[in-house]
Amino acid sequence: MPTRQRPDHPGPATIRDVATAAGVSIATVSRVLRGRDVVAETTRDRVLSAIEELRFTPSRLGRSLAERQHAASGIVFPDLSGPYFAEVVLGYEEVASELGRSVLILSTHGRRAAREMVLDLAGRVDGMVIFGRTVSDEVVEEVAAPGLPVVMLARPTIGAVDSVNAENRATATALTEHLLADGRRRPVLVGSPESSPDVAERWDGMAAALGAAGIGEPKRVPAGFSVEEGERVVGELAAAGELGPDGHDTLLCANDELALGALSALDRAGVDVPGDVAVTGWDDVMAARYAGLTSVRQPMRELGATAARALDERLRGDRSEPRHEVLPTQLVVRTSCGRHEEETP
Amino acid sequence: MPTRQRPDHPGPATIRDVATAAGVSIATVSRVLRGRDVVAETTRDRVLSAIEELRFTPSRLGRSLAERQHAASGIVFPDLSGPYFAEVVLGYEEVASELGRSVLILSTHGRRAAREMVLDLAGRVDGMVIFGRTVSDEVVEEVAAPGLPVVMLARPTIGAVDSVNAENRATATALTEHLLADGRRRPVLVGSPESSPDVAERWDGMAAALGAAGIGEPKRVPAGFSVEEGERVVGELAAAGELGPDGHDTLLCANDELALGALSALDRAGVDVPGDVAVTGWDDVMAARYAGLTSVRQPMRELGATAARALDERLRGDRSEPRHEVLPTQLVVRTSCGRHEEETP
DNA sequence: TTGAAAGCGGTACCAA
DNA sequence: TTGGTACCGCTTTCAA
Repeated sequence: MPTRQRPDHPGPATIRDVATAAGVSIATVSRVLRGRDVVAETTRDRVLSAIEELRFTPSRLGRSLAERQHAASGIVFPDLSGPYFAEVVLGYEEVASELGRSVLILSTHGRRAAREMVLDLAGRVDGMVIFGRTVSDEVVEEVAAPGLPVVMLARPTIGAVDSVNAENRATATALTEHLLADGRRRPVLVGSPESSPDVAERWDGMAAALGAAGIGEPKRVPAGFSVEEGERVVGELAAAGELGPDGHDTLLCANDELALGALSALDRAGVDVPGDVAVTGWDDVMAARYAGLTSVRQPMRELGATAARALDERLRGDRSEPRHEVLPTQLVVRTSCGRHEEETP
Repeated sequence: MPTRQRPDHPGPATIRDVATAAGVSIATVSRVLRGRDVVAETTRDRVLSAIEELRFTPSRLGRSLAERQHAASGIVFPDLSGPYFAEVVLGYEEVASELGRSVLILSTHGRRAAREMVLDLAGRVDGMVIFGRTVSDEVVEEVAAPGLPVVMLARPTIGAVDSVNAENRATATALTEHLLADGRRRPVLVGSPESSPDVAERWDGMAAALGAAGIGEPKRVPAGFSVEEGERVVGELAAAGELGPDGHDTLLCANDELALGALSALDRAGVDVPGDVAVTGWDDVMAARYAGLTSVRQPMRELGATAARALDERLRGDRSEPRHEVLPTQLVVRTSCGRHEEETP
């Protein structure tokens, strides 16, 4: 077999180089590449060895442009920090890549350029998953308008797009009832419902239980989602003497990190947990277990995986009606809200 | 102004639709799009309003193909699970997106198709970061050979590619010396050095300290990186009566999750920590703090951010010599290895 | 079974 | 200042 020529142009070998080397047309090379059409055995072999010799890999760009599809999908979230987003993204990546799609991630970091970033992403994927607290409804519709399949995550749906959520209300009610049964009567809600649809639903569920128990509108303290935020706002509450025997006896935090920060602040302020104050979080991250924090377990990986499957169905046209999935969550009671059945770490 | 015609073809508007609508050539549209060349004010306005009216967004694919660049980069890791990878990826995404590049993530999940997946990724990006324990050296070279910039993360470099690592040896030695100073003499290394270059370096550093103290080759117990693995292998050690007063007195674990699992197993087996056995981890994940686990803090975000910057330098041709960065780590002593200065969570 | 050629949606060079 | 047009690398008719 004669030695193939190297391409006489810079950069990696192209389909034309292979065609020349194998003495066939690019159409034929494309055929053996795709494997769909029939190609004569001997021709195929010649092409194959030319491919091997030139170390040819078809250009994704060329292919995608011709096929009019990226074979990729994206996921947009506000921030990857904390176990919650990381786990959801992992669950998403795992399924998406199994389904043959590359995954692009985009964290908006609360930047104002979020719209532009999401629009740019839209030009690189066949569909995308968007977390609730990243961009406005208008942007979601702008993205979905040209027919790009979109799945909302942790966000009640918008228009006809799919959505995947974890159950919030009912479990929040159950959590609150548990605290009420324990004699807690003066709760504070720590977190900002307007910052996240999930949190808003949790607050609703909690408020429902409190209302049913004849407890009026509880105090609400706005806060971000970090340990530092928890330390800060609860530190301030403690300093103001609003916690303990003379004040509030329960801290219902919007997520675990906030609750963990609350725990630190309380410890520093000398407030006994759960004696003086009960603390609850949400998400059941790994640290919650070791901190003895009562929380609510979300199926984080499964949330991402479910979104990936929903998107896939749309992408392959298996389904045209919007679907709204709600995954179950589970109350996990630990020592931070009283001495109940303890769970060994 | 006359009403523009909608494109007479399916799908989003193209540059040709805009050209037709504005009554100019596609070259002119491209000019106003790029903003580089000079275009007459009036012409520009006409083009701009045509763009607006048709809701035209230039195709990334078309542009990338013509420009011969993706404006995207990728990061490959074995698994996103656990805070370590998540944080590194976040740090990477933050910087990469700031530098104007989209980011694709690829988790190999230890799948055997890792090579193909990485090669596919290579066709979608301008450069990529690869974690040490994902693909073989051959694959790395195969990817880098066509001139694709590659940065290795948590892996001594291969050939002329850049690398970014966290300091392992020295801190591992310091950690071990701390334990020795505390009277610990019968250590076990929990984890598999062959599974990760990081772990191999840690073991080296530990072995160095042990050797200097006249302690021979320590026992080694292979294990993965999960809490479950830690529970399993340490549970077996305990069941075999190899831990405590009659056996080993120190568990040097390859990462925090392993150590956390070890803690559970010891608790279950009734072995006192740190009384009978000291336990150390690595990474200093959030849970370590609450579990009172002695660990070593790695600058996870910074690891990813540094890799992103190194890749960027290569991508813009700012630098041609390989660079090898080693980021500092820090020993964090907590109660799991003795009652020293405690850190309040 | 194979080849020629027309796209896919842009960029950029060369003329006008 | 603008237009014509040759690519970029691949897929896919349509003919031969």
